[in-house]
Amino acid sequence: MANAADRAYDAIRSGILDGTFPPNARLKEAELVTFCGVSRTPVREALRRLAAEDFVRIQRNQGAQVKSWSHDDLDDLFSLRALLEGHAAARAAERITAADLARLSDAIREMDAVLASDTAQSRKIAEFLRLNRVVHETVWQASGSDRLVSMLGHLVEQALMAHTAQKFSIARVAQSHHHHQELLRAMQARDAAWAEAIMRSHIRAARQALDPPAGAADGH
Amino acid sequence: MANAADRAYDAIRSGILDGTFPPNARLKEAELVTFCGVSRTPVREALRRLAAEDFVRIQRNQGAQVKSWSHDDLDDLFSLRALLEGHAAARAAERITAADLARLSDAIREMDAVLASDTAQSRKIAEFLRLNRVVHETVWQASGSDRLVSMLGHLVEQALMAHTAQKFSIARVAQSHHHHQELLRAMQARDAAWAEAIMRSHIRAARQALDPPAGAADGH
DNA sequence: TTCGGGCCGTTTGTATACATCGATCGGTTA
DNA sequence: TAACCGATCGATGTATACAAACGGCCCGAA
Repeated sequence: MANAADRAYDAIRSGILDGTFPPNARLKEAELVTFCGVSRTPVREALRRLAAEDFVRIQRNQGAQVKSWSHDDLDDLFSLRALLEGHAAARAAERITAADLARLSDAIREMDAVLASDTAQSRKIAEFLRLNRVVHETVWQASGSDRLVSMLGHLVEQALMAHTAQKFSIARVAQSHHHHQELLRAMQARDAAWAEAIMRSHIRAARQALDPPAGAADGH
Repeated sequence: MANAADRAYDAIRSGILDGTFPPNARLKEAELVTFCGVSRTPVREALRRLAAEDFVRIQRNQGAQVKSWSHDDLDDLFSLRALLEGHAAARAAERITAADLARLSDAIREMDAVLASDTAQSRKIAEFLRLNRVVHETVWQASGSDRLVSMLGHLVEQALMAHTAQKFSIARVAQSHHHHQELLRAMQARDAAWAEAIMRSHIRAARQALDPPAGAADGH
């Protein structure tokens, strides 16, 4: 994290993810200069990068604005993610190495341990999310397509931004964990179709979990 | 094309596509300043943008370099393109409007006219490529996913860069034309599976056409 | 009262000067 | 002679000053 542009990028990005800059907030360069502690040049560079990654929207001579996400955008995002993650899982099932299989297996066993342990739920969830990322990235890499890795990384970043208010329940985590276990079995069996199907379910379930429960429409 | 940054972007991008800056060429900011006729600030912005779009590679304190493409990169690129274009075609078949269908039909009929006309082959090919873009973009938009549109646009840009030396033969164009015609029939029949299958073939054929013919290994 | 036009403040866009990093080349030493 | 160290140069990274553009406001006229 040596240079100013990267520092500015990280600072602004964190600000967006933690809600300091809510959706639709206008990001003025002068404010970000004091916020990040660097001059306008690296701030501008960071903003352009964030725009390329779809975190903000830049209009000519009108600066940057934090992107907001509609219900349809989320559907769109997760539908593509399901397609690509499914594809990655299928390819991975056909070509995963013993080492990567072991890494998957280890991560999932570690999840077991975390969930069975006697720690606070929030801590459990945080740890689970970290391992979740390991599982997915292992699958992506095992797919053997660098481009797929970068595209999926990109989509997941956006998904992260879209639901700043993480609504992870412990029940949701348990379902997710079962998916991972089944995914591992599919990989061990080198069954591409199975791996793809379970991965798609996994992602679509994640989409579903973002919507409020059916009976809990707000305002009543 | 009002501002300097966009002018720089267009100039450098064209330079890469037309071979002025060959693969692996180092792009020094000072040289680009004279090449584009703007100062370093917009040149740098253009380079970062090109890096985000995978046209160049930037290393810290070492500037930018035009990306080069290996055989495997091309496989990777077209394999993903086949997946996504196929997906877009399937979705489009299910939800395409009458207006878009007419647009597809018109573009294809225009291709007929161009191919049957009495003009130079190079002119025919150029015109065909323009209409080809119209056909594909219509399908993307009809898919109803903005994200898919931007991802595919991105992948096609990269494909364009990867084969600067366009090796389009008239025979290749004819095959491509037949694919388009069949795609239109699949759309008219609203047969998603058919549309997806023909689109995949279409993209994989395009990949194949980039490799030199089997018997024509260079150097002999 | 409402619409149009021009002024002014704020914000972004561009140019340029300065700081810093890395690579190369030459000299010195083991 | 080979290897290492340091100076120097050229390139990128950063800061800042200046230019241009957008938006809001006030004022005047219909």
